[in-house]
Amino acid sequence: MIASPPGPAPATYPVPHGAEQGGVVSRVTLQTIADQVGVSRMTVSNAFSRPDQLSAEMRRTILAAAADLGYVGPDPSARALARGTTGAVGVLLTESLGTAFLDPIAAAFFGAVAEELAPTGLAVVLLPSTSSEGMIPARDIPMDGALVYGCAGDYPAVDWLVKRRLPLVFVDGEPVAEASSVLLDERHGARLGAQHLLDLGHTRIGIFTMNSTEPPGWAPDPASAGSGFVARERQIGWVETLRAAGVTPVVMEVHDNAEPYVSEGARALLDGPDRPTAVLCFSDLMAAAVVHAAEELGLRVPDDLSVVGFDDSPLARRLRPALTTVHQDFAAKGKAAAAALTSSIARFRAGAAPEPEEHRILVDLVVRDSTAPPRPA
Amino acid sequence: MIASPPGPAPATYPVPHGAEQGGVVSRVTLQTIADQVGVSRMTVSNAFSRPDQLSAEMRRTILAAAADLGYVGPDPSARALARGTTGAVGVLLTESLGTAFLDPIAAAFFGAVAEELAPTGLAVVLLPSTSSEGMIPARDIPMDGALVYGCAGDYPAVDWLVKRRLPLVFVDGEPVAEASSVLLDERHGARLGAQHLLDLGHTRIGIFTMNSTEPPGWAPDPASAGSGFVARERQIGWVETLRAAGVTPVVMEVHDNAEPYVSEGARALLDGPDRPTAVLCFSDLMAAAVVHAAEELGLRVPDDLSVVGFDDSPLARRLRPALTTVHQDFAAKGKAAAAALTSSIARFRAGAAPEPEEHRILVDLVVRDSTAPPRPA
DNA sequence: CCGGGTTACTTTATCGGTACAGAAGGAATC
DNA sequence: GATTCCTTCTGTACCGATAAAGTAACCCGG
Repeated sequence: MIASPPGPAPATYPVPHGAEQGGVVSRVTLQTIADQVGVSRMTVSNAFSRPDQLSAEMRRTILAAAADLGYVGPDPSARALARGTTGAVGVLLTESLGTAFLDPIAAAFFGAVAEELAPTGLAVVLLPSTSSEGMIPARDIPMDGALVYGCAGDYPAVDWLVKRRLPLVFVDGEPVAEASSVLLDERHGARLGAQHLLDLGHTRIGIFTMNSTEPPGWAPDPASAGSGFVARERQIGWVETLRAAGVTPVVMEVHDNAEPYVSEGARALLDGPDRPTAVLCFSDLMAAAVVHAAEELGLRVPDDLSVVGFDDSPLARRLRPALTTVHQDFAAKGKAAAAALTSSIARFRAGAAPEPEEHRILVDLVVRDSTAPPRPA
Repeated sequence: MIASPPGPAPATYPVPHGAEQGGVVSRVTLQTIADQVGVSRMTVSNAFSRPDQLSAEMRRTILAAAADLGYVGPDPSARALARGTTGAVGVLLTESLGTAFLDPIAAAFFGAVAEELAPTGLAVVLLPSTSSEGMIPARDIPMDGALVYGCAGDYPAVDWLVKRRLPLVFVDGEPVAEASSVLLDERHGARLGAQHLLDLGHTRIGIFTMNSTEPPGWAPDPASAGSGFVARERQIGWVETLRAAGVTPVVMEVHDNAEPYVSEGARALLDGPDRPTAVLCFSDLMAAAVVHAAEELGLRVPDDLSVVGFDDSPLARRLRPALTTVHQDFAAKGKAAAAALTSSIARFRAGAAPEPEEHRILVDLVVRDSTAPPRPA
């Protein structure tokens, strides 16, 4: 043990202000301030949270003392417990988060939601669907409600949210009972794309879609291809429309919407014996891959091959040739989701019964330069 | 009032289970379960949070009773208060959230962080920098630490985070003292781009960058153009390198990195009397705008105009011609940020002094098809 | 049959707030 | 001059958990 140097006791370090006591920094709470000012703890609480409950002068005194002590504001966790609200809502994404944000659609939607929610004072928590070391975010993170984006209802994380009886809104996925939903008119969009190709005169049509449950490759049965709510809906729209015209499409499925996976599928789709003259794609990303593959095979788009995307992501306009695609309005989707959620939360707080709303976002076809009549054989 | 039907009392609605009491659903807590099973509340808590503290059999009994009562798990807010940790970390973005996620760089980074953090059991909260109706997320949201992305240090939200003495990590922005930081080697990247153009023989070089504080247009002084930490760093790298070769660039500034703003600037840059033969751009998005503007003016890239981007976003490879750009590794950036934050939080919990780390992410030049020697005049 | 080490629970003391029902004092009302 | 009404604080009672220390029973070797 080293003896203290002689002389006066060494000054305590200038930790924030006050609050240090014999070396141990005891935390500053409402009580600390109350003691210092000589009022009750409740009055200090009111100074921060309900200014109308005390005189302006007292409030100033308290706030000054608080600032002096380095007090920032009521502890968020404690407040959440006492008030029963947290000021945050969750967003659950099915996919791995890393890849979800590579998808401009998901990212834009997410941004739109956050933006729309900001003025209401709600922050957005991104919920990993993977649980780890005993922590299950969907079960363990404090929140006032949640958005479920593109998830199958049977997902375990969704289950936790439901069990917690949180106000929920389902976006781009099959909603569970009692919860609001925001959906695109997927089938209609798909129909528009298919009809466009039929109108141009195509009869050998390929579909390039997503199926994470089957091995990638040709789908044996066009009618039942695609996995997940969205892929299935679009598939129905496509097949329905094509069948009505007597056209049976060939269907190529890949596991994932993202780059490493789609290139191979795109090439396989175009490299077959009876190459389609037009392709309907699940997404713009996949359409881009098809265009790319076509280029590599020496095919010209749209002369040798027409390509239709889905989503109208920023990419679609930038691609050469600019992509014909089904346009969806992310901002509107985000806005609708945010609104549905806040109203759902408001009802919940008021103790009212949930009143599921169902928003359907309109889509339309944007014809650009990637589609044309088939070349006469 | 409608009289109840005769006969036995109507069955209570099958609300979760138990818990209803004269119409009022009193919430199920640890105590409810404890009473039901006949053990202390603490034992129930342990059944959920510390399984090694009780017998397997008792645990099963308790969990069964809990499930029966519709109890999901310890209340997150209460747990956060008692434990002093919340299981969430904030991410603060300067820009409006809606536009931030239109930027693939920011989105990819965000995704990488969330992904990297997921295994540690931490969820990510997106903090709007705008405060509203008395709610200031940076001050009022429960969290264990935060990432500050691309923000100037003088931002009010940053101030709150600092005042709260949360473990912080600054990414792509000027760090404050005592906090870790993750930065790109911006200057080096800029130098590589500039040197590449010089090596190709360009001497009339334009810079197309971002400045949100000055009105858009030509910057009077190349040396001091650009606003924000990143833009400034890149500017320094560019100007330094060009000056060493005796080249003085012309500099066009726009307010924002995103689409509606950049097109006009790009056109102005190429429409001047003494058009540059090559342009260094602040981002790939801006480079895409320049390529676009060139096309519209009937200029061919790279024959009539060389264009260098920055970031190597997914867009760069997809653009035609594929973009020469400075590559940064988002995944690595996200990983580094996540790691710095978790270690910072760990130190904080251990009561240790903060130990600022500084990570520098390497960048390199990817030469693709958008750059070539200038055409002989 | 006793001390030492487990195992399985229980007790006590917070964590840091907020809601709501008073209470005290002065002003306004009749 | 008593009644009522504000305004401005205070007291009490939670919110729903966890940490750490305490206690009782049990097991085991000596």
